[in-house]
Amino acid sequence: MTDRFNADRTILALGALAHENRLALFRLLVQAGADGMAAGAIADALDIPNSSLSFHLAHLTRAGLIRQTRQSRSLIYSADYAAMNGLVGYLTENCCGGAACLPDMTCEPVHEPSISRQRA
Amino acid sequence: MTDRFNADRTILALGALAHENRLALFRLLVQAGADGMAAGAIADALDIPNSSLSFHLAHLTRAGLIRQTRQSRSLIYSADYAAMNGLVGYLTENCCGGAACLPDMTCEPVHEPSISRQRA
DNA sequence: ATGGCAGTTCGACAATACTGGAAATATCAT
DNA sequence: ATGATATTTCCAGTATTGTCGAACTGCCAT
Repeated sequence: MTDRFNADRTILALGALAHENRLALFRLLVQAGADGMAAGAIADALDIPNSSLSFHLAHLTRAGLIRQTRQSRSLIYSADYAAMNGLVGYLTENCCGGAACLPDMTCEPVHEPSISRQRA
Repeated sequence: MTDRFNADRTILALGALAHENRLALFRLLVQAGADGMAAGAIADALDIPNSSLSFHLAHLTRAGLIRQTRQSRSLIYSADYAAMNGLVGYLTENCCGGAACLPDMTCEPVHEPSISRQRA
């Protein structure tokens, strides 16, 4: 789910972000960094009913933009920076004029994770 | 319509691109460059019924991603590179880790327009 | 003015997405 | 085992989006 973006994957990711709640949610997770946030904390922060939030979390997960890990009773969600890189990469490569719009600099977490879970 | 992107504008643009036909359409216009393409030519290229295409063109126009100009009987559509820059800019600034994901290089048309219509 | 070409708007229908309460599932503490 | 907590899944209703033929509008040539 971290490889090169094709058109279908891109459409999935764009659709996932193209919603008020989900864009806010994704931005929140990006800010939260590699530690991520528990579903409950997200629901509090965004003031969205539990079941609706779950729906949006599933949508973003399906698109590969966020990842889920369990930590005791809580489910922790965190942004997948590699996926975001892939999306931005696709857009700049295929939807800009062909001129180099961006070099291969990558999206990075804001701060180091406390529990190291960086992909190899 | 060419200024800085806020969340609402971003959602509009993401939603506009998050569809098979519209993403293909936008990519086509990006390839076509500043000269753009007539609606009929687009319909031929993508093999979409006229009225459906019109719907998608309107959608992309509403989102400010493409522009329309009349040339006698034909309506010419062309990609708005500045808008694409704005979108990618918003994503990298708000949805990446905060680390500089891309410097201020911009999306540019592939080749010079034959009829010069470059914004100041 | 008439006719024809380019494209849009209308309208009706099908499909998909979103919302939120209620019931179910998983985990932990006692 | 029992109960509390965290979150998901189910369900039903509502809203939005997409599709395409048919009718319409704008522009040009004669």
